[in-house]
Amino acid sequence: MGSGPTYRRTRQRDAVLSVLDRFRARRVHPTTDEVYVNVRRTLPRISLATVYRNLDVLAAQGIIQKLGMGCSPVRFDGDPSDHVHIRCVRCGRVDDLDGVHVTPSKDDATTFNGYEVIGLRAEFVGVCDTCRMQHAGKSRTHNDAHRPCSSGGCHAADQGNKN
Amino acid sequence: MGSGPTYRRTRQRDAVLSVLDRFRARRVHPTTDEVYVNVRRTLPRISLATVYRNLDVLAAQGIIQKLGMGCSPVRFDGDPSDHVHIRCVRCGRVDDLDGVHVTPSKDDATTFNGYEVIGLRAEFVGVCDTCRMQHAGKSRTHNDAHRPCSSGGCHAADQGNKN
DNA sequence: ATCTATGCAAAGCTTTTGCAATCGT
DNA sequence: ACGATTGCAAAAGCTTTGCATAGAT
Repeated sequence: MGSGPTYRRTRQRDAVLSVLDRFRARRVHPTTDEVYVNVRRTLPRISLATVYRNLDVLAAQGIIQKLGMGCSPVRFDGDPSDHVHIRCVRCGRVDDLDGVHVTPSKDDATTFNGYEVIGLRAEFVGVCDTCRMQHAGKSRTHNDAHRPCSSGGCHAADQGNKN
Repeated sequence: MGSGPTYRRTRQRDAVLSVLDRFRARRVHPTTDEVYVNVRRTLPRISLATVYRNLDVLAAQGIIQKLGMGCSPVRFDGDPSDHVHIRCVRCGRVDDLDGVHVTPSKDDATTFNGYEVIGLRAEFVGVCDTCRMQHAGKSRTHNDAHRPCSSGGCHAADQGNKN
């Protein structure tokens, strides 16, 4: 079928990947904007749109991973390998979860309900230590910008306080 | 801790839930806008903001489920029980997956990496029959409005066509 | 030469919010 | 009464797109 475009190597693409690699070393999963801010240090004239485009291209190539599961903003992982993440519902932070494996895996099925299976997206949700430390209750401090999951609980969230 | 507000019963809330129930019977997982359009048939003057607010309230109560995993727009499930979904990366459609269970489950862990675990969000991604039928290649027809997962593959997507 | 990539600005889409009025308990 | 809820309109946030130019192969 469609073989797609022939990707080219550009300074911008290299710079984006390089930033992703640096984040990867710290096991941090940045948002597009965080990547943008960092790339700017090398290429001050790069545009945000270019960062968006390059992150998508790199993800399409399987060189990096787009963590699209949570609510926006999307985050990326420089490590394309199959591993489980956990996301903080308060601040949006994402961490790797070592030693946790989910079954069935994306390879255990090729069709379901008429769907041709591509993969499984799984991540745990919780509250990170940093957020837990800051008054369990109100404040939503250390990263207020990224509202992780609207207001109402996402998915199989809390429940409990029926009334 | 905070016991939260005392929810009240309103015509709008009832109507939203009733629409969700109807979708549930068909095992369809609507977007906020689809709920809005439907509720309008009963309450023509209801506002979109009210629908957003009510869907969140109902999800916070655990009466319905907010499927926040995929990319926007968010979809809802009138069935609050814990079950696995599969989402079409082409059109965004979501279906229930009977008989599939994911382990570990959200109850298998209470802490990870300093996180206090709330739950696990897991869903398969694939291409639905409808989309597969329409030229495997280009068209993105039957529900073009909802761009499911940006352009680049989400998560552990395709891979393969490295170059 | 051809087709991909870039920058910029504008637009798009989903979702949230401020506020005054209204409704539920 | 008290506080939750509603409508409306505006704003916000993230992401995509059109277009002319520059760049890669």
